[in-house]
Amino acid sequence: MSVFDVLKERNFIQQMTHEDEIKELLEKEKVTFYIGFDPTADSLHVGHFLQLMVMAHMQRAGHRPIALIGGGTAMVGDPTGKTDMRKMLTKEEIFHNAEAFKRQMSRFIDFSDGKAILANNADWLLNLNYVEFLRDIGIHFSVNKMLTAECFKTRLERGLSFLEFNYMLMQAYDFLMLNKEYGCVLQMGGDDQWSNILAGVDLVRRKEGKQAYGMTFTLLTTSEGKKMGKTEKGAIWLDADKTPPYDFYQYWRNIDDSDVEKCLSLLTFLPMDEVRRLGSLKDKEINEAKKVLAYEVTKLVHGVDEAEKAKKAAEALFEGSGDLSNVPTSTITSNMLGSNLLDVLVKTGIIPSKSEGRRLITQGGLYVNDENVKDINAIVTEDMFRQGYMLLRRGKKSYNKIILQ
RNA sequence: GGAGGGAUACCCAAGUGGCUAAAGGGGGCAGACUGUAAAUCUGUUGGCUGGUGCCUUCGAUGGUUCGAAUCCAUCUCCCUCCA
Repeated sequence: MSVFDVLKERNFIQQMTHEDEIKELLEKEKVTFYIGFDPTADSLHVGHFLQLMVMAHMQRAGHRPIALIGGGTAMVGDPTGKTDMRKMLTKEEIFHNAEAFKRQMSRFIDFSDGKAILANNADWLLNLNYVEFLRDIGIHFSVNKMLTAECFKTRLERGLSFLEFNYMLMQAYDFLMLNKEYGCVLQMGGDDQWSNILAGVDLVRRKEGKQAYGMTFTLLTTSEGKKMGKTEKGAIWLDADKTPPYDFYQYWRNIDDSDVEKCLSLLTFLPMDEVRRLGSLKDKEINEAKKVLAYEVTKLVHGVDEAEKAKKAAEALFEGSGDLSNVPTSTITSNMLGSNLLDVLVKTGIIPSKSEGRRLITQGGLYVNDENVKDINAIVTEDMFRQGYMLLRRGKKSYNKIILQ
């Protein structure tokens, strides 16, 4: 089974420039392809993870990925899918983010022995000469045509700066450079990148007279069409400091029933037979599938050890298996005994303010060692700590362990 | 460059001198129901305070007033039309 069929079966593929040629190419040759990542934050997130999965599938099949870090394009900012221009990042921020991206990517892609290439478009974009670029590249772009691109449509209503308008040219230029430098013939990306990818394919054809290809894959959205991987607290990050593995695991454990099969297919390497079996489970049974999903994705992103810990913690808290050693933990010192419980919780960052804590207690949502706290003025006492810790619960499923030191 | 319109809490949006910590909706949080799901229903949603109350907040700064999100001045940003 070729990687083309794998991607197809797992429902990655959304659009392609030349379906038959791409299929044949991927079956017969070792293809150098690229996916771009703009370093607009200091960690990759779940959306990027989907792209990394594609890269991994492709690499397993013997193709050569180029992970292109958009150190240059991030200076401009991709207007796609945004209703407003986002705040401009400084060179320093972008550089710092790019370094973080590099570190994280090497966990998913094997960059050894030239099996994959890590490039940064800052290397060629930052030193471009304006007039030369216009004459050389700009000549091939029709503004009329660009304006019809879906990615600019919404922005034409709200306002689009000339800066951002140029993003498409830069991304097209990237493809051209990678084609010349590494023989890269295929650009992949999220479906929102379709028009940018087409621009690159066109440019390679015009400048080099060579055929290039583009493919987009499914955006990771929930069944309600919202971007997946976002919570009220912000994005789900791949960085363990920004999203602890326990929280990461819980995110997937609590995914909608209707999204389970999709996620298993896109975000794990489980065989499709198994994916389909798990996805077809009904009612309570589907919780088994969610556990598998949470474990597998956490394993890929944070490693086996962290996945095991997150799983054990979940079992302890929700299934009473007793081993609480991996539950998210805060520490207090014994001089805090006798303090107001809410003060302690604010201090440890478990609740954001005392008002919110009071509200929580008033509404019956706070538990110490599974006992409902009814008194707003509850005091922290030593007998709350059994075997050195207290188990705190907010609402149904948010747990913290507090250790007395 | 000229004319006009706008900026309100996490988001959308009402409010044009005191009754406004600020309607309504969305989102969030909590409760009920459940399967750590969804849908539904109920409550809640600036901070401090046991409660009374106090403090900060309606783009920014300064002013008028007993009293300002609301009136005035200056500034910043956004939008529309004309050039």
